[in-house]
Formats: sequence, C-alpha cells, structure tokens
Amino acid sequence: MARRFRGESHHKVDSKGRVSIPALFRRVLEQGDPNYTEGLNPELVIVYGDHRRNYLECYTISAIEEVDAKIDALPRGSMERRMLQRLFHGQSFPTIVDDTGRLVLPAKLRRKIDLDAEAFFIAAGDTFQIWKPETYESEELAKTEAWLDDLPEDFDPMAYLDQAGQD
Amino acid sequence: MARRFRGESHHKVDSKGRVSIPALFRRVLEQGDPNYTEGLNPELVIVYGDHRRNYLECYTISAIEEVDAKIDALPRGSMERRMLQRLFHGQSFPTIVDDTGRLVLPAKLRRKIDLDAEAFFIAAGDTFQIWKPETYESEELAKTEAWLDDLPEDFDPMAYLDQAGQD
DNA sequence: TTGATTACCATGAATTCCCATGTAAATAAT
DNA sequence: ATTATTTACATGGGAATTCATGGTAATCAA
Repeated sequence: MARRFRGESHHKVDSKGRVSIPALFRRVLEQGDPNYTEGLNPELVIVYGDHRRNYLECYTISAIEEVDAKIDALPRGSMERRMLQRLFHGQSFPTIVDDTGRLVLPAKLRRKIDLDAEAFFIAAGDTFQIWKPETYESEELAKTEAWLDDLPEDFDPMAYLDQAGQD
Repeated sequence: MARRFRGESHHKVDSKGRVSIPALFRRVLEQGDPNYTEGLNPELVIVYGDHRRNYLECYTISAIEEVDAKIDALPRGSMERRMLQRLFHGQSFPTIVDDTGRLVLPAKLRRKIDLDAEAFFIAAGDTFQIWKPETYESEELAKTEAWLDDLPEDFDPMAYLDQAGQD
C-alpha cells in the first residue's frame, strides 16, 4: 500500500462547489498518481455510490487501479462483478486537483450528500471521505457512541487491535 | 518490538507550537523510521483521539505501521475497523522532527489538550505521550495513586510482572 | 445569450525555513 | 585530575513560503 491519508479537517465550500483539499491529503494524492510530476496537479477518483451512501469516498489513481484490477479478476457476468462495476465505474467521478489545491464538486455530488457551506474531510486508510459535517456527527459519531455504550464500562476499544488476526 | 522509549521530561512550548523532543526519544524515533538515515529527520505520527483523550500519543513509523496492519486485518465494514480507522487514520497527525530536534504542534492539537507554555513528555513502551503538566499531575498521577492506595500496605507492584501472560 | 464551468489573480493567516545563542555534556590536552 | 575545546541540546527570532479562501475574467454549452 502506498502512503496513507491521515487526519481530519473542515473546509469551506463556495458557491461554485470549490473546496480546498487538506494539504497533507494533496501530498498523498500526488504520490498516488503515477502521472504526477512537480508542477502538475494530481488526478483522483470520487466514488459516490448509491442513494444509501451519504458521503464521498476519494481514491488516488493507484488505489483505484488496485480496485479495478480486483474487479477484472472476478468472473465475467457474475453478480459480484456487476455490482462492483456499477459502484466503482458507474457511480464515480474522475477529476483533478486545481492549481490552488482545490476540488470542484459538481452540484450533483453536493446535492447527493446535501453539502452546503462546509465540508468535513477525514482519512480512512488508503482513501479519504468527504461528509456534510452535520451528517457525520449525527450518523457516524452517534452510531459508534451507541455501540460503545453497549460495551462494559472499562472496556478499551484498543483491545481490538490485539485481537486482529488471531481469531 | 523495536527500541523502547524511556524517561520523562518537561519542555518549553513557544508561541508557534514548537517544542523540543527529549533527545533520547529522538534516537528511538530515528531507529523506528525505516526511511531514516544519518542527516535526515525522522517522521512520526501523533494520535490525538476524541474529546475524551487529553494527551497526545506519539508513534514511530514502524509502530504505526504495525497498527495499520492490524486494522487492515479486520473485516471491512465492521464497527471495530471503523472505530480504529477513525482513531488512527482520522484523529492523527503525521509529522516530522525538524532540524533542531523539535516538533511543531499545530494550534488545533495544543488547544485539544489545553497546552500552553510547557509540555510534559513521558515514555509508554513503544510510544510516548505529551501532556499538559497540570493535567498529568491532577488526572494521571492522582489516578494511579488512588489505585495504589487500595492495595495492601506492603504490596509490591512488581508482582504483576510475573502474572502477565499467564491468564 | 445566459447559466455554468474553468482559468487567473489576490490576500491574510498559518507554517516552514534558516540562522543565532546560551548552556550542559563529552572529549581532548596539559 | 584540571582545564581547555568541542559537540550536542534546548530555545528564540525573523524572513520566506504555503495554505485556505475569495473574486473576476475568459471560455464553453445549449
């Protein structure tokens, strides 16, 4: 795996749909674009998915190529392959970072996640996500809070780290 | 496990958020960065976590890579994986030691742990932590003191050493 | 031509870079 | 051993650069 995205931050979205990409994310996008060279602007792919998904997921070129390769390996005509093709090939939007480090989110994408004046960026391993801040708080955070509440008082979620790969 | 951090110390934090890293910690960061070579500066990752955590936890590159590998091993879509991704990929800040052996803590991180003119560094195995001195004394020390007080007068904490890994 | 998209320019704030200094620790010289 | 010399550390200041953001002009599509 290439360099990972790390961090989270809030950015303004203007009336044209322009939004700054966190500078650190930009560095990762650059390294993840095989065609990138100093002075150029990196490309990326935004996967928005079907109506159930309420955030945008952004892939570097090399990350999306990995995904494509996996899809190609599935049997032609299989349901799995068709589903993944629809998601990653159909419900996605290839674009490029502009000269000022911004992304332009078309109205369609903004509407889909109900984005207005502000966007929340958060890293998720080899991709990063763009959320409407309110959605992130009410759905994503609330969901895990509720989940945590079901655990024993003194349970440390970090314990899952050590559990990994053992069972 | 690689070389361990050991020791504790206090350092000034200036108005730009710059703070010297204890020299001994630097040696460990260097050894823990696979890309480090003489003359370069080691990278590290600061995990700050959610609102409940009131200190910063610093990982060497190889320590954080171990964590990443464990997260990757968890099933996609599982709550465990999402929680850990949020913590280690989202609520973290990748950075690098500067030429004078300092770290620059962005205002956001300083605010989070309410850090001002001084920082307290303490080793914790394969990571080290940065605390606001007052917080460390009032919360962390008080907590372990209270815990020790509950034990029999002549109890030796070393006893726990032999217990480890047996149950 | 009119609404939308893209290219270009502008600016304040935050961040990084580069240089400087006093002091403590380590090493060498007498 | 004691003193001189060097090296490593912790800290500070200012200049230069990057970032995030906003505006206007040029281009495009229908």
